[in-house]
Amino acid sequence: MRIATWNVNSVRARLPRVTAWLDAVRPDVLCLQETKATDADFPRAEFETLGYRVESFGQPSYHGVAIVSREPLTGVFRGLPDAAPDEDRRLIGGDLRGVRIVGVYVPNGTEVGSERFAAKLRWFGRLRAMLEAATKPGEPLVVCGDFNVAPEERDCHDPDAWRGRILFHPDERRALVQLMDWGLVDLFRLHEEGAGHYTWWDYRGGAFRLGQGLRIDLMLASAALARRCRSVVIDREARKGERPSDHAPVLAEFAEDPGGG
DNA sequence: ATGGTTGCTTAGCAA
Repeated sequence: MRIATWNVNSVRARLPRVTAWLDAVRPDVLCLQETKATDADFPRAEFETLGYRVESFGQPSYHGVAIVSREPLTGVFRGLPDAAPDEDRRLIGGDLRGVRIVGVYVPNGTEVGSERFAAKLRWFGRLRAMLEAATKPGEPLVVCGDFNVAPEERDCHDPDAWRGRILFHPDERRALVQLMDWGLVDLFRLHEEGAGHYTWWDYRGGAFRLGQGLRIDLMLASAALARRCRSVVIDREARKGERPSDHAPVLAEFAEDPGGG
């Protein structure tokens, strides 16, 4: 089974690129973040033409997540369990062939020390509480998406410059560690130890051309699923060319469950 | 250097 995640920064603005990528790669599942479309405005037909189903949890203008998959997900859930009715739409999940898949768009935080920054830190704790309440240890689980924090120095092109900034502040990295301490493994690091592998480059200042990126799009998995992970690839090619997202997609491959299913 | 770019929705916000 192959599962991908991509912050597309508007599914409508990115539609030709996303559908072309999907048709070329043909993953079983693609989790989308920053769809920036209501469920009614999601360009569903273009995905269905390619043989994919769409589960969307969107809102106008900002944020929004979705999962597209070749087979239907079961037990689809939308939002954190303790979310207020008017809260930003940042989480969607469901089950496929015995694997629980959760797509997340962690709040950016906007500015270190702001109320939004505090809410970002709390969001990691709320996600952990959801896993504790709803997921059994030993269950195959992947939590993937835009975490808006680079885990380690090797995930940041200039750690000294970024240490106190949003996306690489020590408080954010600590919040991520506390989430992962529930029992989540950074799948990319099972296969690659080196620095210089990024998933996001700021639109401003020619960051992509200059190699100034951060690895903030992650696939985190329980041990039960991590042991089945065969590869994780960041598709930098998808960040090139005309009108790209500021994020590259990440694709993971898993061996089938030896227990069947 | 408190800059720069992009998208949504139409001037300001969020990222």
